[in-house]
Amino acid sequence: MKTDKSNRLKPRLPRGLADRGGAEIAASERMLAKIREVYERYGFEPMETPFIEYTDALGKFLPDQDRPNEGVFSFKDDDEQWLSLRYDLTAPLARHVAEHFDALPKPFRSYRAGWVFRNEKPGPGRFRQFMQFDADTVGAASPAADAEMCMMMADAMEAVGVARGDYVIKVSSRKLLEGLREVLSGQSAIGDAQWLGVLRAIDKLDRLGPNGVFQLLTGGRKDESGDFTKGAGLAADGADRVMRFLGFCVDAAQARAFYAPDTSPGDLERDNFRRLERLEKTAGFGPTGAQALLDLKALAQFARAGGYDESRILIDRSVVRGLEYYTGPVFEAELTFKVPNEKGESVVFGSVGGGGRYDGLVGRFRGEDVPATGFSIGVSRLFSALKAVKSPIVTGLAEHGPVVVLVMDRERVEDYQRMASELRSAGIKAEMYLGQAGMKAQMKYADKRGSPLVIIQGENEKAKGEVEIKDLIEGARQATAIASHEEYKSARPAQFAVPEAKLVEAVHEALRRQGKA
RNA sequence: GCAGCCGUAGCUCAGUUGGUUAGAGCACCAGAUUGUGGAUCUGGGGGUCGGCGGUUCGAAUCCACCCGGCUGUACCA
Repeated sequence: MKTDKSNRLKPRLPRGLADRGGAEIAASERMLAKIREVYERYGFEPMETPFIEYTDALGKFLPDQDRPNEGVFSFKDDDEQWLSLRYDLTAPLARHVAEHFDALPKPFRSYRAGWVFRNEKPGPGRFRQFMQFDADTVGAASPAADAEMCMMMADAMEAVGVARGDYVIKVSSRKLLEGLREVLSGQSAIGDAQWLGVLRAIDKLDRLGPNGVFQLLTGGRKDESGDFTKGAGLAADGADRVMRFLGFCVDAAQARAFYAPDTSPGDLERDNFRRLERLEKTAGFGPTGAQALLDLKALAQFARAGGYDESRILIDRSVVRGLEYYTGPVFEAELTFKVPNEKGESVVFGSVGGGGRYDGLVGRFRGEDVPATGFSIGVSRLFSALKAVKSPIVTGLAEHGPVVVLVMDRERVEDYQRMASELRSAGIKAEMYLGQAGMKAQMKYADKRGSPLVIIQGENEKAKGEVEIKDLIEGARQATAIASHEEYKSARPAQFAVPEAKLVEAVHEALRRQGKA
């Protein structure tokens, strides 16, 4: 069918979405399998939910009429109810647990990998459909459950080939920040909206640096394109208090920056318990903060008892994480090795996953809070990290292609089909060439498919009751030494004949020589 | 969402002050080689110059709007 060019359909993908090829799928499956092994070993069981949920079950508000798809992809069911594509795996899990609460063993320990969707501006490494790999424990209030999450995340990192020392699980607590708010409110009340602004400012520490954060805590900040961001509106002494909580003090020199990292001995201490002591002394918390310190201390003790030292699980008060539903400890898996960015600068790879305690999420469906903790790995981000460190899990060669049976004589396709079937019955990946092209093109096809071998049986071989087997890998190697085409043609490198009856045996043997069977 | 930069073949890019039929390299297809993936040579296919309007005798080139990409920023449950 020929269509007029002017109305021909354009093949194109909406922005922020991507197709995946065989090599990437295989590598990603290997990675997921390693993570799955770790989760299973900890006693978690698989559980999945669908891509679509009622919008209200996902935890936010109904889409508004003007912009129904802001952030989340939404549409109306035929009964006028709003449905949405899930944007994480935690809210659907909470829905599932609440729905089957009485039937589930508690604590309920489950894991799942799945696609999630966010209708946001995509960028390099940021898609509108991406995969997360979650594990959650619902019904356990003990910090032991949180500690276990951190340990499991650390194990998962090592299982996929991130060396110890190349990652760290950073831990803080939403309650620490709440304690800070209590102290600040002692001077002047801080409303929810203003507090949200403070949290957002803190969250930008890694990107904007201490002085950028200070600006956002107070009046506001102008970025390099001249755009102005309104600040949280704290008074200078309040903002100073926040900065000191984050581990910064006024730069004595005041040369270029107002704030510099606090380099007092306690702050450089790589010991979770001393870090907590110092935090208690310098920050000055209200009752909620005091509780957070107890939680974190317990978590640190569990980690130490499990043999996970500060090179793997480290208390770090600058971790903020998702601002909405976390209620206690929060964690972040950070890769600490450096990679070149687009500008050629060397930067740490950064976060590949995170999580925390969300005691209120299941409770939205019930009368009471249900304690829960979990974490999520950003699969594609971890995947690109593994490529950066050349983990064997993702750099391993792609699966080889099928043995291709060439169609030399169109009258005899049944014979070729039978050969392919024989090879398959023997467990060998094989196919008969299904296109229309001649032999040369068939060879090119086999080459492109990554075939280890092709099977050739034209008139000559048939007459002798033989088949030719050509080793494409060895052939390519030999070809580099051949300059003229005449020689190349007559040499027929890496090719040999076997009796027709010995086809399967000979193919097995040839694959073995290649180390592929 | 806001701001800046950018859109020419599948890819990387040329294209003069606005002036014939818009080019190159790589990739792709075919032939040289009635039956051999490489190399070489020859030939071929592929473009509504992101889209739609406007200015002009004439637009890839100038203008307006739209779409897409990149960067920064905002948002990120």
